[in-house]
Amino acid sequence: MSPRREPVSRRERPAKPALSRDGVVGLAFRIMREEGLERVTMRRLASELDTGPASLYVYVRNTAELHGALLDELLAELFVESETLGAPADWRDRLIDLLSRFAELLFGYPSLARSLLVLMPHGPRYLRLVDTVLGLLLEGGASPRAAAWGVDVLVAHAVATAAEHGTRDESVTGADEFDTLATVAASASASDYPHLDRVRDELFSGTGGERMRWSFEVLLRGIESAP
Amino acid sequence: MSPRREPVSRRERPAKPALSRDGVVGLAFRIMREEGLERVTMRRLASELDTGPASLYVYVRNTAELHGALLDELLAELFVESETLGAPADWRDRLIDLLSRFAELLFGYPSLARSLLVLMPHGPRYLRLVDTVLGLLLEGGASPRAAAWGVDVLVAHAVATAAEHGTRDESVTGADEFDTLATVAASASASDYPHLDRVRDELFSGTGGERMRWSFEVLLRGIESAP
DNA sequence: ACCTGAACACCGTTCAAGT
DNA sequence: ACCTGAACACCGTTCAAGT
Repeated sequence: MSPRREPVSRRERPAKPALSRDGVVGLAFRIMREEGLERVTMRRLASELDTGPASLYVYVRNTAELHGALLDELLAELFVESETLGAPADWRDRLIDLLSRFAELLFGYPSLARSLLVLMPHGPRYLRLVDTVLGLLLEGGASPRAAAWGVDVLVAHAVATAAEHGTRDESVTGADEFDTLATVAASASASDYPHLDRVRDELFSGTGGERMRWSFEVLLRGIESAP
Repeated sequence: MSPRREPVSRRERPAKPALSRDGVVGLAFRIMREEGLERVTMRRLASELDTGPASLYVYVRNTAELHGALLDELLAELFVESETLGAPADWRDRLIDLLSRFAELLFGYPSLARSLLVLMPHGPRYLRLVDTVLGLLLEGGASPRAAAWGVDVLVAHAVATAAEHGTRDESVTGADEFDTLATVAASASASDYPHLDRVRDELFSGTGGERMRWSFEVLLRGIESAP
């Protein structure tokens, strides 16, 4: 409250902030948002924090652990404004809505999604997500086993879809025409690949959102009727 | 057959082979088999071929394209000895068998699976796999749309599972106890995560094979009854 | 035309040494 | 105890220059 609590620092740099785990993760999150996960490197973080890369290893174990922290940061957005809709929807709708929002979040950060596939996250917000999905499956009458095994499949599906189709330039592969299955499938001969030929039109029909919803519904229907 | 067809070469090196795309891919495949995909680097390939890394770019566009070629090489094993079993099984069994063998193949090369998630492969053997899966789904009475959208989900599920749980040391993450969800879930408080607590035992029940089969069955059941 | 040495622009992680 | 300079051991890709 009191004005000019401190004299203006003698240097132009706005007072080098003390290093801390939160500081490192926060900076990493900002860079991920603004430039994508590939720009979040130990060296980049270090140089932005005016230190050497070795210093970061005091606060994070390694890159994988840092990515885990970034996921949990991202998942914070999943649990704000949860109850905006008036009518308390059907468990199935709530579940598909939750999973879709989770997937949507990851779609913005496909590299993070790819990292998660090998990471096995375990932050509190991730556990919250798993617990909520489990609760909805059980509410829908799934057996404990079907719920437990099902939550894995559902979450993994969301992550994998984001890793595959996530939007953001990145352009790991040169975005020439070489890379689209559409062109390959289009030129695949009907005699070599008769079934592919038969469903050709449907292979690339629908929007990403439609297919995502469809696949969650398929998964759910299967899990419900599983032993 | 004839003895000593060639004089012993003057040098000890067994006559530097001429570079070719097949030579590069073949060497890459051998290194992947023996040491894992992480060891397959442009620099490693080049040094093994007694040249500089730049030379490889005459034969492969980039690393992603090389990985695509490695997948197609690997898939060759999927189509040998297809008809070993006597009885022509149910379409559902044949489909699950095919997908399981595909997944099993990838389980040995989790890094390749991770690469595929972003690659969109399109080699002839991959198209063969897709076409065969499509055929079986259609045989089972799936609509063209359900088959087309379903094949995507099925194949992606196999790839993602391999990327996640694939075996091979690799140890991207230090294999300390820190990394298992089991320990985290075990210590997750029942009051914070009640549903997780309720199904705790089932979360880690079953073998990888059982859960894989279960998930394919779940997916299939869902796809069958999809519009 | 085909090939490549050398450079460009980076990585993650460790460890001995400083304060 | 906490921190870090410098090193270790690498990457993929490009391009000017050679044959």
